[in-house]
Amino acid sequence: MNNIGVASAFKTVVIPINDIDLDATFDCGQCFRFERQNDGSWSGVAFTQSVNVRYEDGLLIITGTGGADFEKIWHSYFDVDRDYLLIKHSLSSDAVLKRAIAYAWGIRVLHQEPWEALCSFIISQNNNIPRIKGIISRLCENFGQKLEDGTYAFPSPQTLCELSIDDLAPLRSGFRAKYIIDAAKKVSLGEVNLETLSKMTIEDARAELIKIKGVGTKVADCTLLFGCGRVDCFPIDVWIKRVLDCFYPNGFPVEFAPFGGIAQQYLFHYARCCPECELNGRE
DNA sequence: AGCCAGGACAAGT
DNA sequence: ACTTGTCATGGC
Repeated sequence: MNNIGVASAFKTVVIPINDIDLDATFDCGQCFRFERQNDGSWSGVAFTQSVNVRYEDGLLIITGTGGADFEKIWHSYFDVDRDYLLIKHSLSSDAVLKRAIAYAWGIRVLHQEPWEALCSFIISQNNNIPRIKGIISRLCENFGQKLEDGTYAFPSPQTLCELSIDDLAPLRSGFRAKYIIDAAKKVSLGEVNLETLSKMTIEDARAELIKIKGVGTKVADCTLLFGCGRVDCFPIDVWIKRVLDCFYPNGFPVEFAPFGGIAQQYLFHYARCCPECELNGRE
């Protein structure tokens, strides 16, 4: 019932945070490695740390096998310093976004590792979310570092660049395997530097990423938004295209550009999952 | 059974 | 600069 014993066995980080919905945040298609547990908590791996996350009484409670920078990583990962209330208030001046936010109010845009985001969204192309999760899971199990609790870290580009396309056959990733290899090679050789992307203009950063085979504007934008903290990036996939065609025939409001990526994520989740959205067919 | 999936690419206008 | 067929695989 209390978790003092557990806390002594596992490192625990407690972060006060307002208006987060873990179900929406982990299940809105921005990350692919967290799984909901029977007790409503979520377990997953990021930054080579396996953690369990739950949210109770305004506190985000993270338990796991973290290192010294445990708090720093997860503080950033959950975008704690951003004032979502302020952003949501601003976005709600638009009628469509107001509806989307009423549904997707608890989403926060996570700060994932750049390489994992890049690789994940290479895999995402012309693919569906359940299968993306499967491929990424097999990628980690086959080539990622095994952690002490039996889970696996996301494999590094240095590891993957040594592999052939045939080596990736167990992933069943189809035509995307050659893209994964090319990305691993270009990143590990420094031909593409993921660390500097967050300081470049969107156009330059996008051009840098597109040097990788299988990376177009959409995958590049998702990498920048989810892996580099560029919330001014607005990835346009099939769902957002439908949203724009249906709700914004005259263009998306330019005043939202500085945090368009956050707006995009509300709209994406709303369009895909909200039964009351006319774009949503099923699920 | 058949359509489609958080697209990119090459080849063709 | 735009449009179209193709690419593996499997979820629904």
